[in-house]
Amino acid sequence: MLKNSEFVSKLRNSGLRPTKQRLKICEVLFNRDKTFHFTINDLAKNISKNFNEKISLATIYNTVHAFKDKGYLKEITISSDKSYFDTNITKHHHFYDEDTNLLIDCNDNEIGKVNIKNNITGKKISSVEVLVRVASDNQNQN
Amino acid sequence: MLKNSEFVSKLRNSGLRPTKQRLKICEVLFNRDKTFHFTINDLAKNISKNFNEKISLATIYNTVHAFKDKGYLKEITISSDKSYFDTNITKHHHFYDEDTNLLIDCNDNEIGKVNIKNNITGKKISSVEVLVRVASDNQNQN
DNA sequence: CATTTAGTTTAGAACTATTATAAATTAGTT
DNA sequence: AACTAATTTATAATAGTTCTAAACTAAATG
Repeated sequence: MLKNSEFVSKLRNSGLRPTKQRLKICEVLFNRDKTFHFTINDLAKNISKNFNEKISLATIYNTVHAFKDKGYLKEITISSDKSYFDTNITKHHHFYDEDTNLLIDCNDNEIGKVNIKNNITGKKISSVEVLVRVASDNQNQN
Repeated sequence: MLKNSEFVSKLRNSGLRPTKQRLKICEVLFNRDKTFHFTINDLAKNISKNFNEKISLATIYNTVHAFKDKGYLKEITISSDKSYFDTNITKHHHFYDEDTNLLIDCNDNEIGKVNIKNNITGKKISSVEVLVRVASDNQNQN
């Protein structure tokens, strides 16, 4: 409720009408202390459980993609069967815990700067992303 | 044809029966000078176009996954709508050309070693992968 | 070498995530 | 208040992948 007017201008500034549904999604995604990771499914469940109103799946897809296109969300690809989104839009890398299927942000003191010595000729680098997969120490002890 | 016996022992050694279909897939994937990237769809088309016999899609999925599990292939996740596989199973990173949707291997002189200073407690690193997305220089000039 | 059995292949159904569609609704404008 | 264009919605459609159960085949056994 608090930051509602912020969300309204955020949406207006990027040419998106501040509809009831989009504001609700903003509230769920951005009215928090910490950033987090989610799948479309997570978000849909979250909304339908914690609020009376239902937002259609199509709208959730549309909105998440619109937010991604406007730079309010980052998409992270870990596995081909699901898309993860991140409300942390700063440049950063990830740990992926294969035991729990949980994504964890890396801070700069965890992964040093990636040194790209040679880029493809005529191309511009649009992003550099490191994914560190981790698993329980005693994984392969069978 | 040449390396057929190698494939037979490769398969036997990992507990997979050397069937006609698996040997054909081995031939297509591994009887080459250079490693390459492919999707299941690519592979299925390749087989049906270049050979008389057809291998069922289910078998292609089964075999590719078996090969992946045995460490003969690496899976690379770039986008959530498709799985890419790599016959280069050495540790290496990738460029992804967003204009052409093509994956390109990085050699060690293109990306320096990634320095992971802090790992998650109690976990072992199972892989470290860097994906450098690149796009045409004049991408955003509209 | 015939028989058995366990693994493999297959076509097609089923499933899951995502996108498209077209009608109903809503926001913002005139 | 009426109009226009954007948005939402339920549902259908699509694409990639996995499941299923019957048919087939490789290897093991007698």
